[in-house]
Amino acid sequence: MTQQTSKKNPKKILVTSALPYANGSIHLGHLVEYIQTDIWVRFQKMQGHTVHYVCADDTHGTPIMLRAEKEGITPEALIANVHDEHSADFAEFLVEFDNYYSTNAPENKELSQSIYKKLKTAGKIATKTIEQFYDPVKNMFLPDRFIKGECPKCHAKDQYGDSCEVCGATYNPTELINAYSAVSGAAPVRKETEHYFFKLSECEDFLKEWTRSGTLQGEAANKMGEWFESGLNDWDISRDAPYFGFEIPDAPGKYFYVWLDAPIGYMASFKKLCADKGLDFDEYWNKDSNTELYHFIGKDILYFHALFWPATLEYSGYRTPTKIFAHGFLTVNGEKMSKSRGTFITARSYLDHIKNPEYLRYYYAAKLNSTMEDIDLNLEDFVARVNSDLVGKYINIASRTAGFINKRFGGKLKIPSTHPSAVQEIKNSASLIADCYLARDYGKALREIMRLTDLANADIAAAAPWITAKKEGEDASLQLDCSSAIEMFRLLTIYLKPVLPNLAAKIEAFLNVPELTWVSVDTPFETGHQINTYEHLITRIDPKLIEAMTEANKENLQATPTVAQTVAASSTALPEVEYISIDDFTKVDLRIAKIVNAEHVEGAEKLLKLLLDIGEDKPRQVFAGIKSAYDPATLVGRLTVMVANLAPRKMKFGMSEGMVLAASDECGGPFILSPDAGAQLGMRVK
RNA sequence: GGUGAUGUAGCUCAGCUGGUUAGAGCACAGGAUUCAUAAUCCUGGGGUCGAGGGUUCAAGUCCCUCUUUCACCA
Repeated sequence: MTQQTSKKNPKKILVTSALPYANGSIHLGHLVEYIQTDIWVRFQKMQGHTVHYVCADDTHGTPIMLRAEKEGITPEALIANVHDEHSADFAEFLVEFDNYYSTNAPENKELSQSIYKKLKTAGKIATKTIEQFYDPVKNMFLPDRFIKGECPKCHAKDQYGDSCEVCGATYNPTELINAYSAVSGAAPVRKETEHYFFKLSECEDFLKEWTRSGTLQGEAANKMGEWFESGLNDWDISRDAPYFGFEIPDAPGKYFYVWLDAPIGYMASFKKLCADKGLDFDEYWNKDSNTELYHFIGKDILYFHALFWPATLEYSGYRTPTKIFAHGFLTVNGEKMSKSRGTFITARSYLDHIKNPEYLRYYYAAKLNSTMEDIDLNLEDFVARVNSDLVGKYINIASRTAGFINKRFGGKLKIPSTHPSAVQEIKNSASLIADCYLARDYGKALREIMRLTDLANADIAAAAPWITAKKEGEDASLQLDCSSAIEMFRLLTIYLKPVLPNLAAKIEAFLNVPELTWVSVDTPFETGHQINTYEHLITRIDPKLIEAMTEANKENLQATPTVAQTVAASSTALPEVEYISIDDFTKVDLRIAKIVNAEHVEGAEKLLKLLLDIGEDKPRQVFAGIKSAYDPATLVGRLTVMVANLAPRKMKFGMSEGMVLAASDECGGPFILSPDAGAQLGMRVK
């Protein structure tokens, strides 16, 4: 059904994947998105739609500029090298872009500047003087992540400007103690500068409506609601020279922030494709466009694609995206990719060891659905699943029957006037499978395909061609049964083709058929069709290859420790002891307190509300983050220790007038303190 | 700290708007088969559906509390 509608109504579709940053290699995490998108694009193309799939390297920003400098090359040379590397990786993983471009391209400069001008004309640009950290040695403003210093909370050294890796605290770079520039080591100074802002706060009504119009997944729309609730701030779109990027028109020394020109890179890449192929750019990007525009992204960059990007397009007079498809992250063996465990695997390393990219494409497809949930690459499961599904079940259908056709019937098929029920059932699933692909529920599609594959094998077992082959005068049924098997194999190949394009191409050659598309479902083999000799189409994954791959990634790590790791290692050394005086200690008024009441706090995940009596007129209200370890009922009546002279603090749930002491570390806790018998409420602890 | 997700057999995952004894694949056990790259077919064992409350004639599925893991916080 799907294939018929599509034939009647071919759509024009533009699809993008997020632009990888030109500052590192493609790894297996990146590939989730490109494989997800590529499968969808191939599926849509098989449906007969006109689909253009574009992408590019994201090339601008301070990190690229500084890395190029460190390597002693120009940023242009750096991004050219990375572009070559990325392009090769994608090509080998069969990710078939119609154009893979760069954000550092003339089309992008022109589009970025013209969009900026349109936004300015629309009154959506403002300027504001802000104060930022400045490196007086390098003469440049420093992004937060290039400022390091001592954590204001736990005093760990060498922490980044936004958060502490040791205690997890978040803060502003201004709060760092002894801050220094990660570029020059100099102490940064505060310096004023004028920045350009996109007035996102004025786009709220438009964005709320856009969000509600079905452009986002449910979970993503929820997230948006959260952002709306906290209010939209204007978006800082400028950076000061030196900056590798595009200059802002009529603003000397000011450059577009990389996140402004990155999504415009989608348009630029397509514009280049239009020039190469004679397509009409405006047909796809004009406000009244009838074409469809889809962005595949990771959930981490939803903010940019669901807020800034549609607002940018809307107020510069372009069409907005039809849908944004966000996916989750990749874990390996259930954990974050880890360099020390050897699970931080680059695309290149996979290709070097495992070789065949279609194994990974199959496994990812089997795990993918339309939600933003993370997916797990379990390496043992990967081997078992690929070997069992693809080799043991699917390929086996051809492998076990083609021999009879070739040896006994000269490769000629014999097709009955009505197909056996197994063939019918496989054929009937075409629209269900198409719907699953369309909805990006590849896992469901593959479960159905594998169910049909089991069905085919069971059908062959029931027909038992190896028995009929030995009987006199049974040639006709032998040929019919094996031909049916080959027809089932053909149908299954159509269904798997978006995921396994290379294998499908080999099978097309083996079956001696033209390129399979979705409508091929309805054009079965005819009697007399000649197939070619069957040759092994795919081999099993040897689990040893997996082991070798993870080992190799571990070795890489040891051979070339990065700067970041070196820094992290030194920061784990014991901090210098800093003594305090007895006077410092006596400043803290610790008291024995009686917990007279304890209760849950509506809406708080970790807090309990305590009433503490230390002999004052009224018990103190204190919020304590001990919910995880204590049932409130068991606390009432206990004595414990509190800080009585801590400045009262207004919390979301009310005033907190002190704090209780509790011990904890990564092994457990919190454990609150109890005095020995005899201590009375109100006693001072010293 | 807040928010959003998440926890179903050893492993990886399905379970739509609540409805008969909770499913699949892999792994495991027994049997069949030997066409196929030891592949395939049949049968079977295995789960207090994270925990505890509640709503309901009926809950993996709805509500509350707790808990695990993860992500995001511009």
